[in-house]
Amino acid sequence: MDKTFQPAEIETRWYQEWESKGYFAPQGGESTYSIMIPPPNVTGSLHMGHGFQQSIMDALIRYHRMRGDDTLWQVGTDHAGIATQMVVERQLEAQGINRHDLGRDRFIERVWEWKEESGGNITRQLRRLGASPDWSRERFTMDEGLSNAVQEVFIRLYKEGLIYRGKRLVNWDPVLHTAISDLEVISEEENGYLWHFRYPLAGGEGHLTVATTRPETMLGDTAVAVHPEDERYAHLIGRMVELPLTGRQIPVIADDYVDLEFGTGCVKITPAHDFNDYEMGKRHGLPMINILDDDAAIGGEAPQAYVGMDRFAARKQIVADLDALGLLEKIDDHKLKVPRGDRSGVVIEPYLTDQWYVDARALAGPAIAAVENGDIRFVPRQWENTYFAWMRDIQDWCISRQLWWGHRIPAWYDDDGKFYVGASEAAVREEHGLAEDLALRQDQDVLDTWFSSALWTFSTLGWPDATPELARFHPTSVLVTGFDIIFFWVARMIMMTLHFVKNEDGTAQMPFRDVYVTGLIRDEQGQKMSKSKGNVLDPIDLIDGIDLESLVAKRTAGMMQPQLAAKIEKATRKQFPEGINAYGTDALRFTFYSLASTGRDIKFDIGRIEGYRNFCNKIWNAARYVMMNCEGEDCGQDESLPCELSLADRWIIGKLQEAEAEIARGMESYRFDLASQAIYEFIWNEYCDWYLELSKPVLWDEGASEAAKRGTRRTLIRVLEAWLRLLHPMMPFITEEIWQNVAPLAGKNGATIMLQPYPVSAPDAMDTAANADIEWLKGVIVGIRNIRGEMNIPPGKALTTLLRNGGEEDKRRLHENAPFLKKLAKLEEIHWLADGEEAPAAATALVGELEILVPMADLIDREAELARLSKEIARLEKDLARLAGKLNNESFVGKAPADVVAKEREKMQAQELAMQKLQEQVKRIQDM
RNA sequence: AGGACUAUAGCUCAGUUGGUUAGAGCGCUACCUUGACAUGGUAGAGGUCCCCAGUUCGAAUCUGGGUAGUCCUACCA
Repeated sequence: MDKTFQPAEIETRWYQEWESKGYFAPQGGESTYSIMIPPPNVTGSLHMGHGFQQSIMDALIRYHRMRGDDTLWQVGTDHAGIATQMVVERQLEAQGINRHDLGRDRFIERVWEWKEESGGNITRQLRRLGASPDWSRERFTMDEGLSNAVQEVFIRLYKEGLIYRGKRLVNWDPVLHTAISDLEVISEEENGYLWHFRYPLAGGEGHLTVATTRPETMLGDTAVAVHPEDERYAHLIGRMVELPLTGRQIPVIADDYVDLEFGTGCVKITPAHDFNDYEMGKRHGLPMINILDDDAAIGGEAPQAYVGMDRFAARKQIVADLDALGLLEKIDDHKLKVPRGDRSGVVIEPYLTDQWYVDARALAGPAIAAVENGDIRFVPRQWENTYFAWMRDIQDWCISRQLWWGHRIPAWYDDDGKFYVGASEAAVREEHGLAEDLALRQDQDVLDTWFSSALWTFSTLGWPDATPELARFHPTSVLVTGFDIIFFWVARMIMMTLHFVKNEDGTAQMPFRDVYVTGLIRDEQGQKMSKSKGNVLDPIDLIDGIDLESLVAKRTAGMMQPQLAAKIEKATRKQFPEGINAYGTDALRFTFYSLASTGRDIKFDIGRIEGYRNFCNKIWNAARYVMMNCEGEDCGQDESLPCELSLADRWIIGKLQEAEAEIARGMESYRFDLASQAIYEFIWNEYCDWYLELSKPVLWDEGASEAAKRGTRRTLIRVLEAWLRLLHPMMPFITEEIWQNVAPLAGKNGATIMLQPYPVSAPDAMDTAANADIEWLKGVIVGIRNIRGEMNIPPGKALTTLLRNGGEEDKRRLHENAPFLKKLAKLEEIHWLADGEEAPAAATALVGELEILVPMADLIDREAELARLSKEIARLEKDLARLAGKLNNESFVGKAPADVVAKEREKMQAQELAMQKLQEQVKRIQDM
């Protein structure tokens, strides 16, 4: 074995071995455990959030697989309609053409080509993380099977009246030329203006002043609204005003939606271009006048003078024209929330179009109930509030998109605009008895990507067919995902699954039992990682390392705003002057677990991964030590030979049980931070720091019996073998590599650690007596080390120690453990002072009643020791004062539970005794 | 506007149903290359647990009120 751990070679070797041997597939077992991967964008690449979530899923999967569950991790990718189409369109743009030049069929071919070309990227990256999904079952949302499921769901919902087509106001993206859902609109505050316009009253005298942030929409106004109780305007309700620039007259109406306080109290109403106005228009039966075209240029029924102008050019022109007419009253600065498309970034227009909708309200009822009654549980719990809030006020879901890449809507239109929904043109002809010569044209639109994602848990298992996989692995065990897609995905999955997947008795099936909601991975400043901020970390770069120049190049390439590149370059050079080291997959994964406390976002601190890389190295070297001492030696696997366990052996076996229990608790409660901390502490602070050191006096002592050596070797190797399995779900590669060497010596055989049983805590193996003895031993050793450290006595200098005042238990412990004590505290002699025997000047440490004396000779500075003692005394004094205050308080003694009081009393006594001894010691030194 | 979350060591974070000397990693200081490991060992310094009030024998922990920050949802034209 190398002196330092070298992850790169090990990782690729073992991954190929595991995958080629089929270890990732379900291995059978009584109970089942299954997770559906949130399908990443097929042409995307892995970011830190993926890395984090995959690491968590993989730990759960490996844990359950080792526990003997029949475990399925279903993997697959998403076609990501808009995102993927945009990428391909940009490629075309670079060639100077657009999708319309190619035509629909040829364009879709191009997207498929791109999918084939880049689709392997994300799955390759998943493999680098050590993820162990069943690749043989990999699915894609546009696969034939999944597409069938999509069609089936659409048709059934339509027939049930839960999907309908309607002309409504939608969020229109004028660049992408498609409707998008409410969720895909991001509203941010921006600086703008509030324009005040005068609308003259019909009949000549006076005017009303309206305020607007979007002047161009006035072309489509069909009313002016005032509050019904607004005395200023009460007399005008029902009158008409002249709408400037249009030659139309529109009524003044009363509606209590109007805020008396805001602006002038008069609101221009544009039902075809504003969601609130749309609702008001419906209430009052107002006409809807569309004044835009698909590009959001002026069009529709707008006055000819403005037709063809871009919406923002038209805005300027209309303000100028109104000004020229003397109708512009004033312009105020105004902050407003501007809706932009999350993909295109352009301002979204409310726009009247025909679209398909899902009646979400109907589906939401059971989905709310499932969470209310605990069938589905969010972890952490507080996300349920978010879920409820949204679900209880859910709006119908616009599912049609005017894109080419996606599942085409299974509806056919005749020339009269009548439409028929069905599986194919032939099917609808048959079903509706349509004449052969009746021309039919399929709907041009595709479905929102999230429509197919909503079916993911069951469509991947073969639904609508009643497959064995569906019966066995659905409902799934847990969904691991980010809070950002609770509405987009989680809620819709719950609605769709409850509606379509039934148990044999007809009751609805949940998509999953738990929803584990992870925090967002942010940069070390707490900023969201984004390409435009240039603070993105690529998980693969943390695994393989990257030099500074490549990192800078990567972060500044293909920027949407090239002017940011210089700033990003500077920040990157400052933060990573040496580039990024190669830390390996195991270190990265362990970092994710250690940071995965629930309910908060994660600031990714590069220092943590460095620490866990060191942990890998520690593990590596611990294993090296064990192998050096055990390979080719008798490791006690032959039960017929005498085998003697030392105190340390018994102790570490007990500690292993404790660690196993704690890790299981962490894993079961999704507390990966606690589980990872427990195993870290066990391995480093118990096994390496103490146990390996305690094994040396036995193994290296010529005089130790063969039985004792056998016992220690057996414990060394068995405990190591066990904690490798314990650690495997978190650090798959290093554990496999070491386990292959260690397992045979521990009497284990098997092709891979992956399929070994997970260690289960055996409370019987905990040894409280051994524990107490080791704690005593540690106390004595630490006491002496403390003197050594604070007195600056070189670690290499062997010391003589005198012991005084201990009881019989101390004597027994000393007697049994002298060799350990000598080795670990580097002592050449231990002398127990007889009663009345004079002690030389010495530094002191206390373990209970036992006094440990390190004679000063020329080693210890008298003043330094006095200072050390007085520091200790000061600490005790403070503590004693606190304890005394408590115990003298009658209400404490009276009201606190007896055991608490007793504990405080004991503490008090111990501290008093210690105080007394330290004071005596001070006196002795002073008297010298 | 409504809601959620967060505030603990220089930094990143733990802290179970109230009872600890308030912990870990990184960083820092001193000493040390001793036969697994300097990606290491030993020892150490470092905290008004955001503030105020309350409940309680006892509060980092529970309650109320502030302050600061993050996020979500809905929005006034």
